[in-house]
Amino acid sequence: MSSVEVVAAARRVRSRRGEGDKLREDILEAAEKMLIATNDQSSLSIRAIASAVGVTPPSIYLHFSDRNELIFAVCERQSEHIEKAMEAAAAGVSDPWERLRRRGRAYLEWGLANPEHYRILMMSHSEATPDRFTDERLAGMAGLQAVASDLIAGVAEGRFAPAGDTLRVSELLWMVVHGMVSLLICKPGFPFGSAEDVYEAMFELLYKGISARSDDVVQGGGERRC
Amino acid sequence: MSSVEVVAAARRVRSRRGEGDKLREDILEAAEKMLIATNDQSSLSIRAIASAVGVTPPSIYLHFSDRNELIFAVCERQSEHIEKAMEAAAAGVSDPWERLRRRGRAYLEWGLANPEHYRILMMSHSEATPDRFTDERLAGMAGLQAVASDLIAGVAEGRFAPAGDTLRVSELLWMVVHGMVSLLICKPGFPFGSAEDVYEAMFELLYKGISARSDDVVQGGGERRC
DNA sequence: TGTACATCAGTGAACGCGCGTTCACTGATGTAC
DNA sequence: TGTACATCAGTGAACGCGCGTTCACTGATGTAC
Repeated sequence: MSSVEVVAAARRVRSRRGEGDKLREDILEAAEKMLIATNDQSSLSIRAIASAVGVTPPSIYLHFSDRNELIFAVCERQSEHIEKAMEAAAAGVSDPWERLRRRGRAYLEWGLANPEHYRILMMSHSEATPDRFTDERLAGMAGLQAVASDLIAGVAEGRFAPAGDTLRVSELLWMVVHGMVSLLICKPGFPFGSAEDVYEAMFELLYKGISARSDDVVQGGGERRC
Repeated sequence: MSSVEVVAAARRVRSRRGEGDKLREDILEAAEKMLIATNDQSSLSIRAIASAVGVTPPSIYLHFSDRNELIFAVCERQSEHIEKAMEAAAAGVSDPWERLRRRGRAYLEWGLANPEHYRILMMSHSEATPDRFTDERLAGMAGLQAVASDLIAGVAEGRFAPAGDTLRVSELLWMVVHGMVSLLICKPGFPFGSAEDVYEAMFELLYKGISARSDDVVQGGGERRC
């Protein structure tokens, strides 16, 4: 599928006694690089990873119970980055809408920068995801709680008038941003325009959707009320 | 991955002379059923399909150049259904918002009813999609033109005030609905609530987003204007 | 009406491949006495 | 200080598997003469 070559490393020097866990790190790092280089998780075979690390296939099993565990461990690492990136993006900003915008942007940028990780975490068959990827975990990655509290803050300031429970609304926002990221990843040739433009247009739409009162917009007739 | 058993058919009776194309149909139909039953495209091997049809593997190649062609042919068939379903949903309805709503609902329902088709068409690696799946094709599946003309109609009636080009906005709406469908498919265990509820809430959000004027909602301060 | 023949709709057997995983092993190294 | 030994961090070789795909073939059937 991918034509990217991943070169075999020279034989790795054996870790010193007591430092066996170094291999685990090396494996994760090599797999991480391969995932980004090939953009295709099917190229991440046990053999290919072992070869990239400079080690034989069975040694992988010293640290991971099977291939699936390994692949999700790679993504797990990255998934911590997104949570931190979103927090960093919102840090120091008090305006709730701006906080939401920045978090959304961080999510988008992370997804586009790590498309194959994003695929594995968000688009793979659910049976494949290990048990430790709980709903809470997923909610954390999507930043649902943080978004919900910004929504609450915005409501308190009288700026937002979301219909329904704020946690529900933050799930909707997740879906929206996920829709952007995933179509941009999966249909890279489609003329959507730049991610930047799409993002701006989407957030303008969302802003109106979140802040307009229902009675601002009811039944037609081109005339403005008031 | 999937534990669904697909039983081997009895040996198929050979088509009569001149009716070789019947096999093509039988293959597509069997593959279609398997895709729905197993919900996993990896279970669609040439051998498994041949066995389900009651024929030997090489006969598949009488009608399809390779596995990928076959799989996309299966999805291609279904993809025509979604376009028709969306048209049917909007037929006879004149209110542009209601038309949009119904089309969105048809898209959602089709995606949830055919999750693996949806995956293949919308979430697979773009290199895997055959050339004949053009951008126009994709736009047709998403109903972009139809959505855009409803948007235009709504603007003419003074009910919608979308920011920017209507075709761009219809792309945004596609992304939004795609986000719903794909997360519901890929995270079936996540407590989003019913697809029905999610859909209603999302469309309420969208309605406000599309119909509110930008100056309805500007800068904070809890007070309503007017 | 009879027969040779081309064609059509497949079959049977095999190819080579890369994969995940297992199992018995090895050799360096730290530690206890 | 010397040495036996347990342990650690791996290795080497092989397992069996299912896969996509190819190739030479077969046997029924329609058609031309």
